Amino acid sequence: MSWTDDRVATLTKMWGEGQSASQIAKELGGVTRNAVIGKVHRLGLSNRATSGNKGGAKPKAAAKPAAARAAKPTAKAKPKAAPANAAPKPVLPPRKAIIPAGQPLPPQPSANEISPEALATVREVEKKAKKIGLMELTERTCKWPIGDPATEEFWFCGLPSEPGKPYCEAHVGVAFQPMSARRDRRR
DNA sequence: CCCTGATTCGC
DNA sequence: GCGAATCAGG
Repeated sequence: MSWTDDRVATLTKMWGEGQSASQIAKELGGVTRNAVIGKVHRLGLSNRATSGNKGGAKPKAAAKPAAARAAKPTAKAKPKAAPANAAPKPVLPPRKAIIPAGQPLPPQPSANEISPEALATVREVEKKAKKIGLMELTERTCKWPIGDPATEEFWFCGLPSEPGKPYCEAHVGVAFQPMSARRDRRR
């Protein structure tokens, strides 16, 4: 894959929106997050919006040559990274949350369709939910939606998901109920 | 361990 | 110019 104008445009846009390098890489496909970061730097848009940067930017300490690492990483001499830049994320408010495609998400189950025990467990877990936004979802975060997408009261569980599953343990439990449980619940 | 970006340097 | 390897940190 090469950096076509198109892909660069996507990269620039997403980076500007505060998307992480890995997310951008996934979106683009065919590149790793390293590639994305490398490109970002080459494009010179590494520091995300240096806010309130008045007067003059000072060069800070000149970058250490760090030639010491030439041959062997024997010594751990590290030049200490960079011109720290506190990045104030733009972060767009999750107004109309949109559930990402990919794996089909089961609809928000009505409370009265879940067994009291499971419901209790879920409620408990949801207290500990990380309340992450759409942007924070990854392959390993529970994608269980909590709340009403039409309101501000909406977020995703965000707890560590079970390997290969879209949800955390508790939510997997209510999402994939055995047939028997379903029948028993019937009234 | 999961993730983040930053830097270096052989290609 | 590119990006894997590596580093530093949350």
